[in-house]
Amino acid sequence: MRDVQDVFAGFLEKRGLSLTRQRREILGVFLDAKRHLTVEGVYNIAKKKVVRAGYTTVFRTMKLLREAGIAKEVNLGGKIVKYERRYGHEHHDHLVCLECGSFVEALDPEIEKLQNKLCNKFDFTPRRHRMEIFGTCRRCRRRKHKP
Amino acid sequence: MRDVQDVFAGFLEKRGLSLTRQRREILGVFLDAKRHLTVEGVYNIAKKKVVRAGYTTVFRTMKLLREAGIAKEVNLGGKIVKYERRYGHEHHDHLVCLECGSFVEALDPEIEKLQNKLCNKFDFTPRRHRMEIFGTCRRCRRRKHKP
DNA sequence: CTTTTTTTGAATTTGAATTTCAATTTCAAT
DNA sequence: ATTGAAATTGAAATTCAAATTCAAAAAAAG
Ligand SMILES: [Mn+2]
Ligand SMILES: [Mn+2]
Ligand SMILES: [Zn+2]
Ligand SMILES: [Zn+2]
Repeated sequence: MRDVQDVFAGFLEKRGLSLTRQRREILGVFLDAKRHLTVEGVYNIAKKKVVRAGYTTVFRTMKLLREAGIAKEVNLGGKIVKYERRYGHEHHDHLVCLECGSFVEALDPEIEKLQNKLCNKFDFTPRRHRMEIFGTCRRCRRRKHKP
Repeated sequence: MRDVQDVFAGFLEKRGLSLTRQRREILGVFLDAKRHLTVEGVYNIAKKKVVRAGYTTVFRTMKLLREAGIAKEVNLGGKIVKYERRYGHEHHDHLVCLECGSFVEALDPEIEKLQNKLCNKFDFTPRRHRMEIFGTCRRCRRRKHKP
């Protein structure tokens, strides 16, 4: 995606930072990956690239991507931080399988509406939210019932 | 609350563990505290008590309380784990203020219903969920507009 | 080219969570 | 009361991802 690179370049410029080769490649790795990635995960892919990047640089770049609105921290259960795309990937919630760790991304406009209504009731101004449902996915349920 | 003590005693018995003075006092500290507490927070209160308890014992007891269904881990933003009462404190979601860190506990039965509906759509069996809305509380909004 | 500033990444530090293990306590059997 | 096995405790050690440090390398400015 061309314009994500542009967004990052713009962000860096505004901050007086430069778009180095490492930063460009780390963004590339992150965008190419489909699933949610840990810093370590990004690092493992990045170190095989033409321009290798150290763990620290990946760590710092993920932070920049977060600040630029390109990446988003997610925390599906465990304590390790994962990142997912944010730019060009609308807000959504997660249904996380407790058996296999897989997850589905879902969005229910009705729920989102009611969330705002709930905030009104408490005179609360919402900025962002997080909703995760933990349970058993279809495949795991089947695996249990007819093995 | 008498019956929480009983629940804990029952749980410990089932596990072949005994209700020691430390465990009883740690539970007492936890129940007396209104707000969500970290292990460190429980420890700080506990160490002033008649029967002092070490950090490790508090840590392990909080784990037992969790397994007994008396305590529940919550994670409102930051990375440190907090515990809140679970027994006699029905499921609820949180509206967390990003300015002052305060929060409101709320429950919307409509949302809960739609969550189940959403799960049906994905053939997903829900077990538990977590929903947190981050934003600005009434007081903080006022503080900003007319200081 | 020379100087200044930024960036990088190996190494170190941090901090909460968790484990280890020797000392202590509990408790049932002599 | 005495013994001893089993459970409990808690100070200390360990773990491990997150965050920081700092000297070398690279880039930008002059
Ligand atoms: Mn996602
Ligand atoms: Mn709560
Ligand atoms: Zn599954
Ligand atoms: Zn507030």
